[in-house]
Amino acid sequence: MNREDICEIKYVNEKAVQKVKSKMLDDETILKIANTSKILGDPTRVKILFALSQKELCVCDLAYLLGMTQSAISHQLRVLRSNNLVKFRKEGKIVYYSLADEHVVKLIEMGVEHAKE
Amino acid sequence: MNREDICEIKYVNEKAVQKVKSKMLDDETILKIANTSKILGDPTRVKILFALSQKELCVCDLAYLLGMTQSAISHQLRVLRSNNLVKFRKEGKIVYYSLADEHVVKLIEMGVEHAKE
DNA sequence: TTTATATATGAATATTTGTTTAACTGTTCA
DNA sequence: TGAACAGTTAAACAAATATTCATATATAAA
Repeated sequence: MNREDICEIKYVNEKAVQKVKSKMLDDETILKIANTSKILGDPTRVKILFALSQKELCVCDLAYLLGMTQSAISHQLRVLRSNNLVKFRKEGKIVYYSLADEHVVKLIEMGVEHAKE
Repeated sequence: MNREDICEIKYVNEKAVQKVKSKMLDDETILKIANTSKILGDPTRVKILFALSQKELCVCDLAYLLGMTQSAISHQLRVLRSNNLVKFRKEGKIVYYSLADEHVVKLIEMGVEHAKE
């Protein structure tokens, strides 16, 4: 496939592009970065993750803490769960959530640090 | 405001919640984290940023490199620009983009490193 | 000037996403 | 049992988003 098929533009710094292309990340890595970032891209989820980085909490605790409905929190927890960012344990009716591992703790810390520049 | 107004749930580990609340990040920091993450939450933008971390490139170079239309790239560059992640310089008709600063370089590096675990 | 071209932008569209509401599980304890 | 409750889930909806298409702007070259 040549450039005319892609963008109808005559100018392309072919050498520069090829050089960059050879160093380009594979799609899987790109998607991984984008995916993880996307999850941190919502204030509610950031709050949940930060809260859980302080202490294990149940769904209702989180709802109360964030001033949101328990359903909304539950939905977001599902997102976090299915992306392996949090884990949980049941104690009777109550479900306690916590961060999945040290990896996630670091992720949050990095975010905080970076935000404070 | 008390808990019954927020979630109609009787159980709340009040002490635990208060302790976490006192350590909670301020909204501004939360939003900053979420916002930056959101921008990295799209594969196209990650590709653009990574490419620019290798070399300054013009819009057409990027379009060719990523196999996307010039318009799509331009739209994404606007997002990156308005969030101060990239800067540009004009050379005649051609607009060269590059990462805004070292801060952004680090952001990408962190993402890559983290994705590779 | 005209023409070609590099980039930007506006409108339209399809898709994704976050929250709400209501209903449904599953557990506890009277 | 059955009432109360923690949590999940499904459907609905509004808002946000990424891309495309068409057009506009600006510069260069003829």
